[in-house]
Amino acid sequence: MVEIIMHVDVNSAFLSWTYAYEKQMGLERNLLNIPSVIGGSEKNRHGIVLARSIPAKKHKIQTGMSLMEARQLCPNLLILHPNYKLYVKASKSLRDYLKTYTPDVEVFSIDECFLRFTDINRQEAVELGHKIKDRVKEKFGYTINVGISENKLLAKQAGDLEKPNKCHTMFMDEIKEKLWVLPVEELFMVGRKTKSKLKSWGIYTIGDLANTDYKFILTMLKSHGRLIYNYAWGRDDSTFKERPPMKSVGNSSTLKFDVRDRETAHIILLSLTEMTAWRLREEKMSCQVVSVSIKDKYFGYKSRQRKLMYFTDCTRDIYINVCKLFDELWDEKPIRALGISLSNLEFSKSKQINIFQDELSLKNETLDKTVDKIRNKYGAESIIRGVFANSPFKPLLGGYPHDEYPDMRSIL
DNA sequence: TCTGGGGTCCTAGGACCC
DNA sequence: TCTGGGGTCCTAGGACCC
Repeated sequence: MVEIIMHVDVNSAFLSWTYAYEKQMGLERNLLNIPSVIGGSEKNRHGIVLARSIPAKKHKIQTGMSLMEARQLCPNLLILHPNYKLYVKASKSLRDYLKTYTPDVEVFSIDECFLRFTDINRQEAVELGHKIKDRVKEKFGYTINVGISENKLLAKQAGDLEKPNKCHTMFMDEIKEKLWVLPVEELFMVGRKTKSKLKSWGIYTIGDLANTDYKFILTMLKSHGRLIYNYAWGRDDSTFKERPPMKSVGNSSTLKFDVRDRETAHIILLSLTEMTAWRLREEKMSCQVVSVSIKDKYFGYKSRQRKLMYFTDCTRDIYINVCKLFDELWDEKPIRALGISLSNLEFSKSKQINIFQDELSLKNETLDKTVDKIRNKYGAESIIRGVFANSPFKPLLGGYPHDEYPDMRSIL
């Protein structure tokens, strides 16, 4: 049985969802028809473009650029702050709707997913793709792109062809006309650095890459070369997984001002640890590797990690290690951003005491469980640590609303 | 107050073992 | 006097994605 994979991508997702919401609320304006972006607070140093409308794109505004730059390109640009709760809700209700077509839905990001069909031919798939696209617009009030092919890579490339509100195919026998003509940077996994390397070797299109000597690409770019060479030929042997296992969990935050003392840094690290460790426990996972990262005011970036002798999901254990790592890592440069990340995850075993755990950490496990229960019932900040009671710092820092998070995947 | 935050995967180099 | 080489594990940093 031949598989058909569809890629569903919400056009200008954050803006589309905001538009649909405003429409429900009775607002007249259409954000999508004017130059508009979603961007963070410049005052809090989060001022970058997270999403842009198509008219904004025509002014050469790119996601990721600073709002200052964006405003220079388009002085009457409308800037709205993000509403992540809305996006998480919108994303979930779209996915629930898509599940009425097939149970096989793989979440790729907050605004993208793959659908798998096994009992359908090409013609039927194209009809169904158009139908899904139109029904989503009727039902939710925003547009999506649908890409159809026989594997995830080509379905995604098809979905990127022409936007918005389009349904494209890119089957293996169409790659010469549809894929090879594109600039090489439009191939999935060819980013800024790889693009400039490829161009320096005279490789400008995806077709050029496909027709370059494989050994050359492999020598120059190692396993990444193998990956993109295969992608250029439309080859992708990744499997369809409904819920790929989580490999790491972390939170980071750009601070409102540069932090210059160790004590303040430790307090912020505690609030990050509270958030990350909570999320870890919600996944019923424990970690063995703890890592801390620092971005200084000059945008220098450093990180340090440590493998523990045991697996843990305990806020206190993790925090102790976070502080040690920070103290070893910090070079006294003013700190712009701090982050922590937990990896080498495994599912938490039903409690078996291990010899590296002291009595206090066992007590803290019980404490964590109790705190989690209260937070899940009454909200994240219903219970906070004493140090945060009269402090200007948030008791939990980082992250999307506590919900089904988007799973970001770099490899399909 | 120009430059966010969530991820995955890979590589190079050092430590250590036989 | 010379100075191996394979393997594994660990860490730091970088590329890429949305």
